Amino acid sequence: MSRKISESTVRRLSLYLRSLETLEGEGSVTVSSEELARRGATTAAQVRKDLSLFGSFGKRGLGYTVSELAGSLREILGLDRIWRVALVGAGRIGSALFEYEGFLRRGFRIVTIVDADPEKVGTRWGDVVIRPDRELEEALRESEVDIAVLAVPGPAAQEVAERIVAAGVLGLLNFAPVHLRLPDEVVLKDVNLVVELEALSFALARRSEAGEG
Amino acid sequence: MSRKISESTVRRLSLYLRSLETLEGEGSVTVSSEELARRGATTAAQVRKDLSLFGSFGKRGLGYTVSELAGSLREILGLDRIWRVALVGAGRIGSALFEYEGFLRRGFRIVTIVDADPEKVGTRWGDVVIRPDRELEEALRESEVDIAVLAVPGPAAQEVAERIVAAGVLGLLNFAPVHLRLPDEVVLKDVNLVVELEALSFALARRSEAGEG
DNA sequence: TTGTGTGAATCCCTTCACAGCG
DNA sequence: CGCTGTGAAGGGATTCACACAA
Repeated sequence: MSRKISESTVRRLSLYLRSLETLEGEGSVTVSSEELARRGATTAAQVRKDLSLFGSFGKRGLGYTVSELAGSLREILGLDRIWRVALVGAGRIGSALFEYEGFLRRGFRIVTIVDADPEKVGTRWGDVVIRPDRELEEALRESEVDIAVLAVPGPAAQEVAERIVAAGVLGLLNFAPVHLRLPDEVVLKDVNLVVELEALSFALARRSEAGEG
Repeated sequence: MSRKISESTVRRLSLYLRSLETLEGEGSVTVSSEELARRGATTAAQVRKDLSLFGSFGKRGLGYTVSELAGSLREILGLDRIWRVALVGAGRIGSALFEYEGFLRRGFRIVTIVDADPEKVGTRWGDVVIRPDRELEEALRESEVDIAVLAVPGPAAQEVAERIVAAGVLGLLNFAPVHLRLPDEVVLKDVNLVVELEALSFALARRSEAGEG
């Protein structure tokens, strides 16, 4: 049952869902793999292959029913539930996430915020009170956190991550620009802006080189 | 000369550079592919293969000289120059980037900020004055911008991106959770937090399923 | 002896092509 | 007839394994 699903497939599923949400807004009832491919920057065959890993969702000759496929994708992606999220580090990135309305709408609810800065501790974001770093483990357990968003300075990241894992949280979204070494059972995703910028720099540098030559 | 370099290779090069910077801080003089692999969550063979695409940087039996390899990687990644960056959208994400010191240190200098909010226009971030949306094209050209960071709301993103490209900027880092359709000559990188979170959700949902089964 | 650089082998992902259902 | 679902083919990327240089 539990086939191995590649990272890239999952990313595409997420993009398909985004397209389907747009299509719902536009009032479309059905959609073809062709159309989904166009909107997701991939190919029709890829769309069908990705979906076929999880079942048969379409009607031959017709395409996919937008609302049904969206529902199936939400279920596949585990979005048919509320994920309880902790913000570890209440800096700019944390606040950007906190204010992002799409966050809650997609089932991610911020239930705990922790920060090391005494100035911030005790202040409220919405109805969540910021707690001090030393209460991290307690806060994670009390709030039954599923996912921790790690937005602390690079040098502190490894240590804080280990404490989070030790407190029983198995999902981490890491914004610190360092490679975390954690047990295999932990699900870790990195958002590394420096890597993206450097990839951009590489591509642009090559481009101008080629342009000159 | 201009071989095709895969996206994943470039991402790894960026991570190697990060490891090398750490090693420099720790005072290491040489490093093996083995050690770089450990720090970058990959294999020694992969490290050597990646580097071999660009030349021979190591000494057999010894490894790589940390400072030399770091220098070579910076050159390969196009980091041996200053990239002039525009912030389009001065919201939370923009301010997070602006305050991130690693940004400038790695050669990305924010030279222009544009926002549609009249309240923000005219205020200063550092020594950059925020300019109104209608002056976008002018600002990009005057400041000779290489890279635009697009941090505007999803619905506005496509239109603003097209204006940026029309103004001659060929590098875009997009934070809006939409798929932008732009000419092929544009280098576009997406940072999509929703995709990362959903990938996390997927992995966690599967994990608990498997755990129960 | 150690650890790089690299062809060869392997593995995995994407694309092709078409049978088959609506 | 149109479009999905899928085995087979193809193409890339990763890993293996070892010749060779220091």
